[in-house]
Amino acid sequence: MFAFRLDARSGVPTFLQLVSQVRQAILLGYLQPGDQLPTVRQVAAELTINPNTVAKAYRELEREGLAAARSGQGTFIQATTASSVDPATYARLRHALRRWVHDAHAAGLDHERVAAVMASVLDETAGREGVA
Amino acid sequence: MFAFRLDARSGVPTFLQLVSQVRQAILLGYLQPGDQLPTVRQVAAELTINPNTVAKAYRELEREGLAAARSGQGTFIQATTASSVDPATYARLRHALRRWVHDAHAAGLDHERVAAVMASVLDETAGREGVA
Amino acid sequence: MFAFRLDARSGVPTFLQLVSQVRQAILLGYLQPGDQLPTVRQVAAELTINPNTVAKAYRELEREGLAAARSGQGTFIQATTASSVDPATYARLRHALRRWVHDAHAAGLDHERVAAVMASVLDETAGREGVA
Amino acid sequence: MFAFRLDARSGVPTFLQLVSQVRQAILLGYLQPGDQLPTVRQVAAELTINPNTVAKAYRELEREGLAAARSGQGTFIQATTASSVDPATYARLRHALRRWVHDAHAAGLDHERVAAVMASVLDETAGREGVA
DNA sequence: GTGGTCTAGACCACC
DNA sequence: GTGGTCTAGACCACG
Repeated sequence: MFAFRLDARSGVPTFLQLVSQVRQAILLGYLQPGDQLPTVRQVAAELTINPNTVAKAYRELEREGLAAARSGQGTFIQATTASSVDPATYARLRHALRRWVHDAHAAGLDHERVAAVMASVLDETAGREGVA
Repeated sequence: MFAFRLDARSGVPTFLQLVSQVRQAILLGYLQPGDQLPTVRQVAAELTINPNTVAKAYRELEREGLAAARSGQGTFIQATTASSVDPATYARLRHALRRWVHDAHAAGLDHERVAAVMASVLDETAGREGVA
Repeated sequence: MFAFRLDARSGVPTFLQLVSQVRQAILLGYLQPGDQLPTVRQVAAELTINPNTVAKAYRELEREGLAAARSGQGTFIQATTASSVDPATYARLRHALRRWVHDAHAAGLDHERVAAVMASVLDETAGREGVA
Repeated sequence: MFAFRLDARSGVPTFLQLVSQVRQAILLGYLQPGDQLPTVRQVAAELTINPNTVAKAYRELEREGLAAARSGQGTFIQATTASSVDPATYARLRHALRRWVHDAHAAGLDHERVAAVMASVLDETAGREGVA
């Protein structure tokens, strides 16, 4: 269905990590309008976190208009948030980026350094923190 | 000397943002062993945050062995396992990645989507550190 | 549960006194893995110090891997390299040392001098940790 | 003459460490009335600390009546602070305590644990922190 | 003037 | 209710 992952050491609030992952999956077209998110209880059980925390994340997604809860059925991705980018384009870009990462590793950069370069290039092109 | 930037909306604790930026700058070779970080008071004034918050970030860097405070003098980058990656290599990789970002923008991806693709490709190659 | 005590006159930072006492209790087997430390607020109330000071001590213990905070539950002793010294042995040694202290008092040494002798003998056997 | 040692990691203010060591040496009879302390500059050079810090420690010793500065000559232990405990008694007690430490080591206690037992027994006999 | 400690009190994340 | 973050501001140790 959709798998969440958590990084407890990142210092990022748990519920925000969940929200980000859904938002990102929507942006990349992995989650389509109408797709169902795992239930609060499923997520809570899988990640061994408090259901309230999951509920809070879903509430935030609703607030942003990205998802909608249907009482008694679950939470679903909203129609208004389509990706508008061609999946083939994504595939091409991902492929190219994977090659770049491969290059970087070949040049001796470890995962951390690769992330650092990505973050710094991202920062150049916009005023915001990307890969923190 | 060294410029910090903050993203208040990211939900990432301020002191962690500071820590990440120094860590990243060290990884990329922007900060070398012996370099002085701006003083606690300078950073606090520049970002209009509380000196304690900056101090906390610096303490964390010290804990990680990346920096060392010299009372009355300032805080300095430690001689750690240096970068060991050729600056020219970094330049080449950054250049290539910038071209990729340019491509992605040309294909219609906004900044958020670019970040999302980067994060997801990064996640493929290791189990950690997404765009959170 | 576990009782802290403070010596305001010692010049040792409050949070360090707390840290030392927990560390020492672990070494002596008084605190076992899984034991809960009193909550930040309890300690702060009992010693009439600021909760932040207690939190700082607990964070330091966490940093050393001796304790772990569970948000919303409390702070607990970690399963570390346990004491591995027989309680009976401790009892025997404590008993013998108490006799020595008694002797010293009988010989006219006050508490300060007793502490001074202990500290200097300790210093002989290792280059660190005196009565500072 | 008299050798100071510092433990930078202890968190105890430098000048207090110096004061304690002199106080302790007087208590144990190592420093006798009339004995000269090393000059501020000597100590500062030897420990590579700021002369002001040493001066502050000596000022504190003067304030406590333990030492007195003679302008242009140096700082000397005051007559009023004699030990009143027989050196032979000290020797005997030290010897016994060394045997106890030896025993403890033989029983498997490392230096830290030995210190911990000493500290806890000390604490029993008085309301103050000895070996912190 | 530097970093470090402590207090006081607000607010947040999580159980 | 728990711990965590941040602010504000005082005071100390050190150079």
